[in-house]
Amino acid sequence: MFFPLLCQNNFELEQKAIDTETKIKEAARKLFLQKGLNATRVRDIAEEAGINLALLNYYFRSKEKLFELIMTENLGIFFSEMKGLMKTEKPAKEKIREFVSGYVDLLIAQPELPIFILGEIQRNPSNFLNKMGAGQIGKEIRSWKEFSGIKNADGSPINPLHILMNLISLTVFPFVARPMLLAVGGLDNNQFTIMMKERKKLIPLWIEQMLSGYPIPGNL
Amino acid sequence: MFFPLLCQNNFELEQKAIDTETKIKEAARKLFLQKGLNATRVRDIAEEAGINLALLNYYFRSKEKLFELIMTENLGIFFSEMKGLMKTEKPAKEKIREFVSGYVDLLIAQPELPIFILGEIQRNPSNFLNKMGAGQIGKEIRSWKEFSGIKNADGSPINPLHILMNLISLTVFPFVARPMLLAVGGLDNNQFTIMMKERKKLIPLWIEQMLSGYPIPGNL
DNA sequence: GTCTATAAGATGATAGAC
DNA sequence: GTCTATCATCTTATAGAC
Repeated sequence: MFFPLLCQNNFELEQKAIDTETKIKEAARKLFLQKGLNATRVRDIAEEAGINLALLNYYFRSKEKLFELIMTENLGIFFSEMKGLMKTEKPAKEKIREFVSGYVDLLIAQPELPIFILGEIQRNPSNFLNKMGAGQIGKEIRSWKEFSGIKNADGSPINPLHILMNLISLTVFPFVARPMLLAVGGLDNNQFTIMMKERKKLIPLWIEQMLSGYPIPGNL
Repeated sequence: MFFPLLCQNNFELEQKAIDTETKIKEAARKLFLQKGLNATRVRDIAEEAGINLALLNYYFRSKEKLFELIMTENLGIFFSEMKGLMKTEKPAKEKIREFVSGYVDLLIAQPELPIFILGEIQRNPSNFLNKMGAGQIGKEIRSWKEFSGIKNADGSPINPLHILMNLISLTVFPFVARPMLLAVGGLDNNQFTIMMKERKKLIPLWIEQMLSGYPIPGNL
């Protein structure tokens, strides 16, 4: 008899709780990505979320805990594409295409992500190693042997890690340098996005051309 | 009669002043590069420099002024290579070779520089625009017309800015992602440095290959 | 020029009322 | 769950002695 009311009450409370918690997390994510851990004030997060300062500690214990949470989530987002790719059994050419396409879409939506991640790894490498099991990723990546045995243009053997570096560099760096490229390249946001979408087709082409005319392994 | 004594006194004082000022600047540069503006405490700088906290304000008025100074210097270092290159009249092939070689040497010596610069530009783009005259650099870079008119592998025309992006990406990104690559690639510092030196030869080769078989402009 | 001591303000966190 | 008020600490900057 009283249950319906109680249930509704609990439901309402819980809904509110979830909303507030989410609001705080989203506000924190936005500000942390933009300004980093130390430049972000808990007061700014509270204001951005439209809630009271004290609620931040109520839900997340401390600024550091909140940051750790968001950092872990962002690391997951940033590396999920890479990890997913390693596990599949597609031909190299297809893997490259999907890698580039996936990251370009991700980074168009979240252009601030890579520099945040990379900066944080630089500041605190051990934290990254622990959180990500970088060793595990490394093993998977290095087991990506399609490129082993390839040769350079002058016939000398080439470390396959170079090709992997090239793939990531060509895909991710324009976003890391986006504000610089906008200024230096004289582009606006739309033009930049268009160029990045162009690169979905271009980068696989370039990678192939880097290796063209020489013994190409697998089905590349 | 009294001048010699006075002079010596002044000289000694001035020598000390220069030394202390330099010590502070170098300590600040190290810490700012490593941890950024907000995570660096003036106390840490003073300790790192082996001087008293109050001297920092004596010489540089404030932490912000000191940071601005160092930021400007670092921006100059980071872009000098690029600017110098634009002004010379060498053939494109030679320009590319020098660009890569110059940056690899610079970044081996100062691996933390690019992420510091790029992070700071992201946090504060307008500041960068003012300090660097990015418009001016942009004009010079876009006037680098060797690549205009080039075509992509399928015959379609290609924005020459893509090639410039590729050149910078392939050269600079491995340093931006260095801590990640060390972990994921299973490399130590020495191996990483060796690979970067290899890239001095490889990147110009790759760029050339990207464009090979198609109408190559100028003397590339 | 260099130091000690301290002011002035910002910041993260919490107690306690509702 | 949410708010106001407040604490404890840290941080930058400066005054004033040497």
